Amino acid sequence: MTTPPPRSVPTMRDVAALAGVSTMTVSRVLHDDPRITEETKRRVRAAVRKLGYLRNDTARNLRIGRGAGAVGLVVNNLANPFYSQLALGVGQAAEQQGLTVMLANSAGDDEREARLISDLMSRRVVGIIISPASDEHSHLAARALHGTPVVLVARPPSGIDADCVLVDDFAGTREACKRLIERGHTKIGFIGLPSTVWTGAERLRGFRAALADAGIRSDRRYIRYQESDVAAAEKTVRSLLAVSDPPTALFAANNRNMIGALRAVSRAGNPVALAGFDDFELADMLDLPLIVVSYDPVGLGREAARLLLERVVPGDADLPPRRVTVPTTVVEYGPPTGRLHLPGVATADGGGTASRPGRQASRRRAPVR
Amino acid sequence: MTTPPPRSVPTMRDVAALAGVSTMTVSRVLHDDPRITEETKRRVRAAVRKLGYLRNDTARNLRIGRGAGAVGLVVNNLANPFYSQLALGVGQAAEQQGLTVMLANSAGDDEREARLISDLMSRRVVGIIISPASDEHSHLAARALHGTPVVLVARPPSGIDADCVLVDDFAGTREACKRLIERGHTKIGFIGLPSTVWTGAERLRGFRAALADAGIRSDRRYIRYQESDVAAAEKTVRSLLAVSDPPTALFAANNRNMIGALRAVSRAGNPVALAGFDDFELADMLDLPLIVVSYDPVGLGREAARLLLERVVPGDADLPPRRVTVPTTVVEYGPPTGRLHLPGVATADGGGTASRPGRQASRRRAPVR
DNA sequence: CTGTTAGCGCTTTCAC
DNA sequence: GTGAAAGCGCTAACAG
Repeated sequence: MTTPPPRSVPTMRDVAALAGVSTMTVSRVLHDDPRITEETKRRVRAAVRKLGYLRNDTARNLRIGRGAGAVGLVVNNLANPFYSQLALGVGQAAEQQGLTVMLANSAGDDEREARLISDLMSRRVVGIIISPASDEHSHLAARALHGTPVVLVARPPSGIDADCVLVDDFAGTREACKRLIERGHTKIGFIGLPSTVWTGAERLRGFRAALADAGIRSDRRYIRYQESDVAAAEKTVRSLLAVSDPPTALFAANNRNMIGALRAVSRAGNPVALAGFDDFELADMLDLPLIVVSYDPVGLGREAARLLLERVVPGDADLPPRRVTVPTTVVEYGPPTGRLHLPGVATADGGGTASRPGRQASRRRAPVR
Repeated sequence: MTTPPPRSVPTMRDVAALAGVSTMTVSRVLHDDPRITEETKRRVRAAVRKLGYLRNDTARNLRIGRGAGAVGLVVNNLANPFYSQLALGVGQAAEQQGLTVMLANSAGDDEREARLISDLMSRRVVGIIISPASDEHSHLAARALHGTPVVLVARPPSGIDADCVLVDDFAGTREACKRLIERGHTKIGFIGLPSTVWTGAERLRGFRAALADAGIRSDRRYIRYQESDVAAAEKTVRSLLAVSDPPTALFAANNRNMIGALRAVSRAGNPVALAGFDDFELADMLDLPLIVVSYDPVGLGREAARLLLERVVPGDADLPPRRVTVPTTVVEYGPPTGRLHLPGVATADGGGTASRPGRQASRRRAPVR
């Protein structure tokens, strides 16, 4: 009502002065030190309330050597729901330890990533969770980071020691491709990730394994590597479908590629069956047969944070590097009423359709996001 | 090769000692002070490199009074793509000023929000960007925040002075609903947001305006208020469609409600036309007629950051509160080939279909995300 | 029970 | 050109 708008934040000294005590007493009251008189506590608390005092955690953390009391999170592409889900999980776990999340988007650029890491280090984050843009991890070595713990997400460390949380890329892809093959496909295209990305390599390996399992020879012409970007993926898929004797089915190595493939296939009016890594919202509403490799990105984030925090919170520092792999499930979506607008081989090949038990059952799984 | 793994981050003193100078000289070299000899600079820089020294910005910021050198971003629901896009925009703008983003998810909970704000204040962020969970904004008053600037996203300040960036909720909704009416609908349901949210109120107002413009009396039974959550929205829509004489069209007040409505409508096999706020990925692939109110969430985030940074960076502190409204576009999606699997009134009502010029043209707008 | 001193890592100010 | 002293806001350690 009467107090003028404050231009600067009050400090402990202001509180101490108002309460007529020393800053140390204020500090003790804030920590609820039992040795302080109730009467003193009351006076101090009144002063705190009056001034709207809030402890300066920046100063506090400096003093107690906790750095910024934040964990750094570096993601490739925040526009990809996978990463926002991941951030959600990391945030949940960090909050429980009273840590904030400093979020940075590398946009998949190696140099940018290095700059961001260095920035986070300057800010003295207690640890870093990162989905590295490439397999060049030397800037993440304990040496480079002065022992600040790092957890890699979705890629194993290459040439360095670090914890990581992985998705079972290989098994998931293999199983999904197996299902395509069971539906009668032998000519399957693969819209992969850049070959430098481990995830991409693993998913390609799973794809090849599925083909090999079925005795199908893989065809080079059907394999494309692709930055993860919807528009680019669409273009790539269009060109892939334009080869002579084109594939009858496609496996998209991630989220973004899958959406691009969807657009390309739908636009072409081509009866191509689709499978891909990463479940996505509305997959069940697309009214076309679809196989996705699903997992829980929020859980992945929580898990990453857990690994990190185990090294930060008590003192359990030098544990050996750990590797956690989260499982995947293959989910098959299909048209609600069996009408196939983009008839996949499910109808074209006859036969196999009846013997797919999981299909209707799994059509409407609880969406992860 | 030989150096043992460092357990603690080197300080300026370590560098000074190694270079045989004072910390002051190190500091000057880092700032590239012209008065320092080239020779000294060389020695210091060598020491910096050797130790892998990185300035402690926490300490630096404390000294120079820049708080944490971070902007706080509080969102309602990071799982909603709108907010991750927003975060992307904020991050882009913040980075240009050498600031990081501290991200926090309020989950739409007022109390949580208050705690998060207080936490960010403790960490001395230079400013806060927030999409408040409700219209209770007293905890965001300049008084409560000791003058730390705040920018509200998607809601105008209520009872406080603050900058805000808004979406043109009213005009967008009105136009979208107008299109539904032009397609022959008179019984239109509204899946709104909780009435305490300004956005919700505005969109409802737009809805009512569109009805009034067309001389349609609005029917209470058709209006629902709804926390923004896909599963809950689906349930709500189901119950809405179960009333006697149910609506033939629905307007969903946001992203989440729209997805829920999609599921409910599709499951019911009901020929209900859909419109809603927020464009979303795959809207054009759903193979059903759809009207969405579209805008650019990344731009919204950039704009919010711009407003905030104008108060932070130079000293342009006490500007008057500003209000920026970003425009919306109405986009109509429809089945690529005109096959309607969930025939909306577009076919059911005959008539209006031919006179919809923008339709094919706008079907495949550049997706915002 | 409460206060004083010192110092976290840096920079500002004033000396030399 | 470089250094010494003081202090940003807080707390650990020792007094009393």
